[in-house]
Amino acid sequence: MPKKRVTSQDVADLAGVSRTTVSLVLNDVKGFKITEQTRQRVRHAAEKLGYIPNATAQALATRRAKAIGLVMTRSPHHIASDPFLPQILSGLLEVVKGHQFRLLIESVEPEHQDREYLELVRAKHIDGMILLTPRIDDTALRRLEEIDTFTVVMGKLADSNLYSVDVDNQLAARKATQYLIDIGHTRIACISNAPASFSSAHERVLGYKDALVASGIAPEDEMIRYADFDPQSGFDRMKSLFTSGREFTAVFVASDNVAMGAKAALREAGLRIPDDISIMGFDDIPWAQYSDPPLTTVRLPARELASRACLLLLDLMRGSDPVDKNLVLDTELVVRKSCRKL
Amino acid sequence: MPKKRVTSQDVADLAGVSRTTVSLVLNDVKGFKITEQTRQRVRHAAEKLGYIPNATAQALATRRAKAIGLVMTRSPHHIASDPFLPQILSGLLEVVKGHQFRLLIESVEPEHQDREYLELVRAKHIDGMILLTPRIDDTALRRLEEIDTFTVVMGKLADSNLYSVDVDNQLAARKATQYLIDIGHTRIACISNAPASFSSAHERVLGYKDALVASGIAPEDEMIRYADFDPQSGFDRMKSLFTSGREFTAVFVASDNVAMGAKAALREAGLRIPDDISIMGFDDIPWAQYSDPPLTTVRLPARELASRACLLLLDLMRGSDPVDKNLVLDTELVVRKSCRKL
DNA sequence: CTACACTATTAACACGTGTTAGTAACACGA
DNA sequence: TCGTGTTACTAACACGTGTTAATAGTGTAG
Repeated sequence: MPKKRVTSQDVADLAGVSRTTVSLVLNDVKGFKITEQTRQRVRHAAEKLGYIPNATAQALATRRAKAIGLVMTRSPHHIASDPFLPQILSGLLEVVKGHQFRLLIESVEPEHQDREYLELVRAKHIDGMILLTPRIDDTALRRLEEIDTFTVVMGKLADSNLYSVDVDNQLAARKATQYLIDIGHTRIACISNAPASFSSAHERVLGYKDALVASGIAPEDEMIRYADFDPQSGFDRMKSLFTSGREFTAVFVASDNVAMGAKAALREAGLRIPDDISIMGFDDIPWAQYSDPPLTTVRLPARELASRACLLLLDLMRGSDPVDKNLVLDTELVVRKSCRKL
Repeated sequence: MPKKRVTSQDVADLAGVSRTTVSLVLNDVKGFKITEQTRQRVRHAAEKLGYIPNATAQALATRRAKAIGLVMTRSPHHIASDPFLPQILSGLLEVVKGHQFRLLIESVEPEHQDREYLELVRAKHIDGMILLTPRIDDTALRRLEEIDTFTVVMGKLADSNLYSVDVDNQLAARKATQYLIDIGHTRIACISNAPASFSSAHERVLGYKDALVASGIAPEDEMIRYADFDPQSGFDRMKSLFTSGREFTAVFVASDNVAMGAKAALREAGLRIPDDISIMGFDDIPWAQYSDPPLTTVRLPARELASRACLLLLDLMRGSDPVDKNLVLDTELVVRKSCRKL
């Protein structure tokens, strides 16, 4: 019942040549003279037997797995509610498939980071890795720089010389906040996307403050909250803003996902968007435009971010030395209906 | 600079034993008597050298990759907008990690299915696979039954004897529709989640019809539309329902994601939810409860579906023969605010 | 002293491929 | 005849592990 495994030896036997020749022909190795006739024979034999090379053996022999890993340093809960994952995966898959690579997904628990990074790489199941939204304080990450492994970070890591692909979070947040100011708002609250230890959260708040300061408005820490990725935390932080006693006519929520929860809190408080309060999002997740009202937000090119990271990684592994270690993609303000002119 | 690779031979040398002994000790192979003393020596040596076995070589020797594949037969576009992917991944990762397996993501283009399935399996990069929402007419899938590979389908495949994990889509849709009837609706439209060739879409429409018939209401094909997974298609189908000239007081949308678009269309038409039209969703994606109004829907246990599929697959590979080939998980009606009592 | 069992360990092979060094076969000019 | 290339291959090793059959070493009964 279990079909006999077809090896290159079988192909060689059928074609009446050596196993070496089979390898040379099928891999189209240059620098070897092989008759067109025998080439045909080998290809025919391979076709007839339905020969599919054993990828594991190839990996062992060539010392490259032809696979890259997407490594996430998050809890299962956060993975489950990450609205970007599908886009990122889509971007990665497309590139990876085009280059005949495989994609491995790995999540490392914050506790075991030290060991897990090493195992992943040294076990040689992957040739390189793409690191997703690492924490600023990720010490284990530092060690990666000492390891001879190709790594591209999605999201920037301060003081690191790893390759990275990211948007300019600070500038994007600044532009978003500036827009609110431009249409007349001066009392603007802020809910960031994640705890301040995450670089993206930190930078977005900085951009928010930049815009305020540039217009002569003094930022107040009491009007800033740090959410925790998911809608529920947005709901909670918004209520927390209410109870702070501060007045505001607009709120910049540095994550559409978090904004979903924030909006629910506004609704619960009987406030209307944008009539009573304007809300500015960040990310432009697929549901933002179908929200009620359609959410004004900053488009984060998630898919392209992923595919560019992947291309960069492949370049790196191919031996080339890309000029810009830190690739920065553009964001775009997407004006919809959730912000009102004052 | 590139650190010398540490092999089991190095460990053996340092410990003063043979490579075989190293393997026996580190893998804790039973049936061999080895002094506790040498065990210690080997473990110490391994620790000191930071020995991490080469997974590829292990895979080749043991003939199992210790990896499973998540295989999706979808276009990149549909992957990017799939709201379940994060939950599924989360469920899979949790189980996979617990069993020291790796997770490989693969998407196969509908055109090349025949060959790709085979390559995936025969190349032996994975020991088994989980198939996501296959199409009813997927002929290549049929061949999998002939191959000696462990496969678990998420979503049911008619007339197949592959193992599967799914919910009872028909029953769930019936209960959802029944709820609408129970609160007084009789003119109920339906927008399914996907083209009819997808089993889940087909079954959900059947359930919808079941409920109508059971209450003496004649289903009309003019009140049924088939969407295409994403919000945009929901938007389009809802407008299509308007132009059909049929009147309805409620609509059952067999996908929350599609419902997002449908709601936008209702809004554009100046209809209020649930005052003018009640809307029932399906899936309970994370954003459903933060929608305005919070969406009444049917909870699909996506994460559990994934983890159960994974557990089933692991059982299968371990050689056990599970009693129920087709596991069916329960759904639950989640009543929120998008449906009004007539 | 011999035969035998038992213990702790290892030599040797297998897994399926890529790749380098080498070799027969043949032609060709001197 | 001999040396020199050239062509078209192939034998043999490497990759790093798991696993089986065998082997020294040691006590024990006959």
